Amino acid sequence: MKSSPAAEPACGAALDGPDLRAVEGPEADAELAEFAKALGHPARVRILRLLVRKNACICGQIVDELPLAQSTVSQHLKVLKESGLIRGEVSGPRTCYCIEPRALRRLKALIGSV
Amino acid sequence: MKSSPAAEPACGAALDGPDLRAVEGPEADAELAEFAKALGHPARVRILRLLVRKNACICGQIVDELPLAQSTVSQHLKVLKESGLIRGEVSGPRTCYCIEPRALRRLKALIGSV
DNA sequence: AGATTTCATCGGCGATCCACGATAAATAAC
DNA sequence: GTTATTTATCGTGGATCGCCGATGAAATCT
Repeated sequence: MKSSPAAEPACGAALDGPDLRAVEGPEADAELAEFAKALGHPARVRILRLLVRKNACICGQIVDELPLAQSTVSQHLKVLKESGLIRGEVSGPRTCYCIEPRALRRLKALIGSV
Repeated sequence: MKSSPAAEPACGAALDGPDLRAVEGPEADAELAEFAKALGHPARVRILRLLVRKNACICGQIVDELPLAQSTVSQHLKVLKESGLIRGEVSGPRTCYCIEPRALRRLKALIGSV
């Protein structure tokens, strides 16, 4: 499989160099708290995992996977988007969501630092 | 330094083998969400870092480090304790808090799995 | 144009969070 | 026994969350 870094182009993940920001200090604490709050609900953890596995996902598919109303799922998606962990791209009447690999790596670095 | 696994006995961290629980699935999602919610506030991130650095800490010392009322800090400590990430041990009129390494490792494993 | 599909947003309800001061409980010190 | 110290808990107010149905906005289909 060569485990290619990105099987598909997904939505439009930005190209990325190494992360320069500090991993501790008040800034980093607030950043980590922000990420953590976004992950502080099982549905959002689930969504994030879905997006990691499938690389990209139409909103409707996500709604189908969760036992929640469409509006509720949309709210959760908004929270994740505002945290920077995912990105949403409108394409026609649909919206395609995908993870933001840079943010996810940043989260892991922050967690790794505590 | 030999980098001993535990420089001090700290509060009373339980001895621990490898973690057997699954790292994904509904169970794990709820577990991760629980941890994340506990870390979803800068003050709690700060407290966790304090405890990691100092290995153990009296409540009063933590209060001194934060720009919050004593009662508020006590609430945050309670949240962290209920999440399992830290442990508190009463010793005389004081309470000594320390991290629960097993839970912290578990959190890192869960984050690493997404 | 009109109808349909897809998603975001609004409004509302109950629950939870965050902050604080005040008070209680437990131990230590005198 | 009294007083001080240290921490937990209570009560409260304002903010935010989580959920839903209903509505709105935008593109597609017929």
